Amino acid sequence: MEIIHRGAAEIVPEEELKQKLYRSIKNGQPLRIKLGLDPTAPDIHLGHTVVLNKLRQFQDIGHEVHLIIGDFTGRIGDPSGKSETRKQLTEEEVNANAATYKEQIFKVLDPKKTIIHFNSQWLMKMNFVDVLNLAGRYTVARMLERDDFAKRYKEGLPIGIHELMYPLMQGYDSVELRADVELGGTDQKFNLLVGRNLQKEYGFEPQIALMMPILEGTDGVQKMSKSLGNYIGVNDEAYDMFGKVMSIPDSLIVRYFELLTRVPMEEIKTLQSAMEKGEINPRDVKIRLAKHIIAAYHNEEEAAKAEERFKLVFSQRDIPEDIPFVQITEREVWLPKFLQENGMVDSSSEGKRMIQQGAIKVNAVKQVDENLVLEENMVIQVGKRKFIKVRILV
RNA sequence: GGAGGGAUACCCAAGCGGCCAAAGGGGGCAGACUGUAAAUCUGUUGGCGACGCCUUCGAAGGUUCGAAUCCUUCUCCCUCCA
Repeated sequence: MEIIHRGAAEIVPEEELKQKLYRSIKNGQPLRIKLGLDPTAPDIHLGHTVVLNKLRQFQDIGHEVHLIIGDFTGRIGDPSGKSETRKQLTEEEVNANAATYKEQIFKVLDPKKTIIHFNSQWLMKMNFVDVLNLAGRYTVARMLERDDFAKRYKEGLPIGIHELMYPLMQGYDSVELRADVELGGTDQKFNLLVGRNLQKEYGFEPQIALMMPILEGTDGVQKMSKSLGNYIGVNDEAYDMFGKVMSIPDSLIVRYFELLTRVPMEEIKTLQSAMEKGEINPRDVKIRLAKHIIAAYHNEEEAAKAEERFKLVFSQRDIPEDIPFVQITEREVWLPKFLQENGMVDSSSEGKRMIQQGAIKVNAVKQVDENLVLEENMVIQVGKRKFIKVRILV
C-alpha cells in the first residue's frame, strides 16, 4: 500500500483499493490495471512516465497491466473544440504509432505482465442501439459536472454532443476490460470516475480511480509537453538528458525524485532536509537525480559518462572529447552560412547575431570576425552546448 | 434574421496614409553573474553575403507616387437585439 501511495495525487476510493489488494493476495488473482493511451503522440517523455512508473509498481507486486490504445477515436477523428480538427489516422498510422509506443513503454513496463488492447476492437462493432443503450446509462446533468463542460455551458460556449460521448467511450473501455483500477493524470479524474459508474451500471465491480500528478517541465512552471519544448524524452541521448535534468529549478528536485526514480522515500526526505539546512548543494542532489534517471533509460555506465562530460564542459568550461565532426572541402567560409549549414543556427541572420553577441567560440576563443579560415580539428562552439569539430577532406 | 466590435510577428497588445520589419510586455535565444537553479542586469528576437533588397499586419481585389493604416468583397471570432 505504501508503494502505491507514493506520489499518487488521489485514490478514489482508497478503502476499496485496500480490499481489492487484500483479496488479490488471498486468492492469488492479479488485479487488472488499466491505462488508456492516445494514439497520436508516440513520443514518450518523463511526464508520461509518472503514470507508467506507477503501473510498473503494480506489476512489481504481481498485478497485470492492460494498455488501451484509443485507436477508435483516433481513426474517426475528433472534430471537437477550438484546437484545429484532429486529423484522422489510418490503420497503418495507428499501428506504426502503437509499435513506437511499445518500444518506449517497455523501458518502464514489464512486457510479460502487459497486455495491449485497441478499443476499436469493441467500439467499432457497436451499432446505434448499443450506443443509445450506453448513453442511456448516463445523464446530461452528471456529464455537466465535469469542469470544462460546466464552464463552457455556463459561458454559453458550444459543447458538441459527440464530446459528451468521449467520456462514455473511455468509460466503456473499463467495462469491457473489467478493470480493477484505472490510472491517469489528475486531469483525467472525471473520465476515470465515469468508467467507475458505468461499470456499476453494467453490473460489474467498479474500478478504483488512481490519479497521478501532472509533472512540470524543465521550466518548472508549465506541464511537461513536447509542444512547449520543456520535455525530457525517454529516447533522449544520455548527455542531453543529463543537461536537461540539471536545468530544472531547485524547487522541482524532490518532486522529480519522488515521481521519476525508485529512490526510497526516506532517502529523498533526508536529501530534502539536508538541502534545506544548506548541508548539501542542491546542484549535487540534481546530479544524483540525473544519474538515476539516465540509468533507468540508458544504463549506469552512460550515466557516469554523461556526468563526467557535463562536469568537464560546464564546471570546468572545457571542450568535451567526443564532438561530432563536420567534413568540409572549402577552408575559407563565411561563418553565419557555415553555422546554418551545419545546423548550429536556424538562419544566417541568426548566425550573424550570435557572432555579434559573442556566442561563438573557435578553439575556445571568442570569434568576432564573420569570415574564418578553417583548420583541421578546429572546434567551433555556439552558445554553451553546441560543438562541432572540423575535418578537412582533400 | 437585425445592429455593432474585432482579426497585427511564438503569445498578449499598440499603431489607424509615408519617419513601420512594425511601440510595449511575456516567452525564446545569447552575454554577465552562477550551480546549464532561482533572482538580477545587458543585448537580441522575419529572411537574404545585407547601410541595400525580398516576404510579412485574416484572404482576395481596388484607390494612391506610397497602405498594417482608406474602399469593396469574402472567411472566421466576439457583444447586443430577435
